Amino acid sequence: MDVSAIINPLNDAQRLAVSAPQQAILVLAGAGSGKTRVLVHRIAWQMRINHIPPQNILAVTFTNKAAREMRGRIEDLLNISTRSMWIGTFHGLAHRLLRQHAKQARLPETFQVMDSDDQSRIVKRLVKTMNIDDSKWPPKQLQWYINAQKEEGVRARHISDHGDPYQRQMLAVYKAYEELCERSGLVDFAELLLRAHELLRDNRELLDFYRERFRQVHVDEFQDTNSIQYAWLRLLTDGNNNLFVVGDDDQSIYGWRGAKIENIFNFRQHYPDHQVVRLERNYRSTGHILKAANTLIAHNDSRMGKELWTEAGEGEPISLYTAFNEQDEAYFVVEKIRQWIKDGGLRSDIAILYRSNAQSRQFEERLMTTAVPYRVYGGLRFFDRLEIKNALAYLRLASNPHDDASFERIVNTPTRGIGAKTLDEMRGQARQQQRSLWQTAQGMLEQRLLSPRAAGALQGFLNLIVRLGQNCADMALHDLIQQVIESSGLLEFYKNEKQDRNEARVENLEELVNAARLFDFDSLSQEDGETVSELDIFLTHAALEAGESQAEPEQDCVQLMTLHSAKGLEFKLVFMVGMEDGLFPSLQSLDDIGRLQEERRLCYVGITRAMQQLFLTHAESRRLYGKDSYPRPSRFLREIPADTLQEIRMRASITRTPGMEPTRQTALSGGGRYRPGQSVGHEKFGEGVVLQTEGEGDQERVQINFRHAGIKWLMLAYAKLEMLG
DNA sequence: GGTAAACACCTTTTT
DNA sequence: GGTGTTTACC
Repeated sequence: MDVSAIINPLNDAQRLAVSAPQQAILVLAGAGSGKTRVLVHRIAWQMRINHIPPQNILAVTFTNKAAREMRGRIEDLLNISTRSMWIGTFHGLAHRLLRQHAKQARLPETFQVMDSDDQSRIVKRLVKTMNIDDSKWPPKQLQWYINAQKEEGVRARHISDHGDPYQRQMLAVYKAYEELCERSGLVDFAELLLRAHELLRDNRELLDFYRERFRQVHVDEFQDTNSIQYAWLRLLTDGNNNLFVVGDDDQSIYGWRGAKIENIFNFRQHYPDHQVVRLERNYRSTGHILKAANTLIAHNDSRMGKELWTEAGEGEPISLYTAFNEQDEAYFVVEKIRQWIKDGGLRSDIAILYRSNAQSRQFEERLMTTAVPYRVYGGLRFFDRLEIKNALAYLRLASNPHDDASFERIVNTPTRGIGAKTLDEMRGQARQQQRSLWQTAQGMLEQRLLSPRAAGALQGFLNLIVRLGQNCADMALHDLIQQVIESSGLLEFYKNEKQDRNEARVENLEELVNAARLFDFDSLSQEDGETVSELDIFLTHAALEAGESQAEPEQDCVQLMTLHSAKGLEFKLVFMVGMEDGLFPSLQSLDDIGRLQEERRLCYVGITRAMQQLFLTHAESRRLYGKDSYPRPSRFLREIPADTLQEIRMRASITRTPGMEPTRQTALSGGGRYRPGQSVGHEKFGEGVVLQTEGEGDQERVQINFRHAGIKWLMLAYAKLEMLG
């Protein structure tokens, strides 16, 4: 293969980035500008032109999906195997390093990765056993605190409480948490990154080895890196200038979970010889959509600066619909969807995007009643399901009995007579003696500290785990799992409980056996013939990649998801719904300029998902948390230029005050509609105040409290009402 | 030890 | 209003 195959499919800016000399490169890639393409072609360039062998290439992404896609595209482009290339998520690669150098990382060989659910259980338990007032120190907050510290690279021993009792308590929990994880051989997500950083930092030889090895480092979605991830990258590339990062400061929407948009700015100081390449040509959207996005995002300050353009032409204007309430909003959206389908469009080209998951409901209902197939993204993924986590906990305990998180989870699941009292006793002792629950349980049995009934139950449980542990080595994994769900009583338990959701649980457990049978160990095993068992590989996979949320995604259906999960995707027809202050931007962001700017970036992400048509909708009244609210239209709507927008009139006759043309401004501020509190006049009943409204179109009715005539319901279409005040 | 009533809460989410 | 969690009671 020659250079042309790598270079020809690229535009000038992309070419500049791909063929840039060996130095630190920052590619500012706008939405839809061919970001992944540049990354893939850069790697191809390095291999073909600079003759860098695959094992010297590192590529880091944030999601497993992105990593898979990149691997696939490199293989397609170069027609080679990428097995020896390190392509993965920050967490996945960190995990790989830690497995290979467990000893130097001061980790047990059999350490297991725990997810945030396990983590929160541990923190909750610590709060209990340490007798901490959970109203002052909510476990959630403690968990957040621990993760935030780790993401900044800070260990408990580095922190001083400055005599502040609140700090001191948080610190005490952090310390106790660290000790417990150490003792249980458990590593949380943030710990993976922190350990991997410390591993390289504290082992000069290892660091030199990997610096030598990763002659080219590539990073996707650089704007989403947090402090420890960036520190790790710097460690690997310091002095080598072999860092190629791609990102978009305007699409940084994960600040709330530690992503540091500053990294993109700091990059320029840290790598003085760097080169910046901007990808501004957009291949996705029409001119109107891009103009809206550009104008909106220009309201943010401290940007790197970037303006998307296209040769695709202006296209359809963006449509703005003011709905009466949330049902009307759903009704409108689904009508437009049906029209699209009737015109021969694909359902899978349509996305409904919302700020928060709770908003999906009314759209689901409407889609359901009109029999339009849809798929909601988000929610529980396969390995996150309760029954799956329970089954996995048995396996984890069998692999490592000191895993306290798993012990807690299943010691009495299904119930086998080991109650809260016995457990409290065990927790207290375990903490006192700095031993695992497993050891404590054994000790208590030996010393006959328990009632005969509890002792019998506990002994039975321990025996079960030991038996499973013995089978780990010489049983095929799927047989082992089959044995687990049977002999633990889990399968029996879910089969007997006659609830509809349990049927699915039984199915999921069977699916777990199947997943183990089909699991491809070869693709995930360590390159240097590590001693990691199949079981441990499978368990890590379950923690690091929780799997899809729904089984059969490849159907032609409408896509429903949050704006966050829409990042990186594109759809011909996009609805951004609930464009109201307090919803989007969210209530919590309204009074904080930094958060508001992140919301604006989120809006930018949403707009730029649309290829052909974009609908923005907001409702004048919305039931929120059981109460009626009358939100103002989102401030973002005012930041979109009017000449890209087209207002869609409401379906039925709306009584408007004579002479008041419904301009964009009045529609945006909700003028023209009757809402509670509005003073009205009626030729027969006189003056009154609107109490509530219901129905839509010519069915719309208004309840009015007339000063003299009392409370009456009036049909808007017939009653000649006049707005006052 | 299991169930039901009371209660608080209420973005966004990947690893 | 709906959900997940704690508490009270059988």
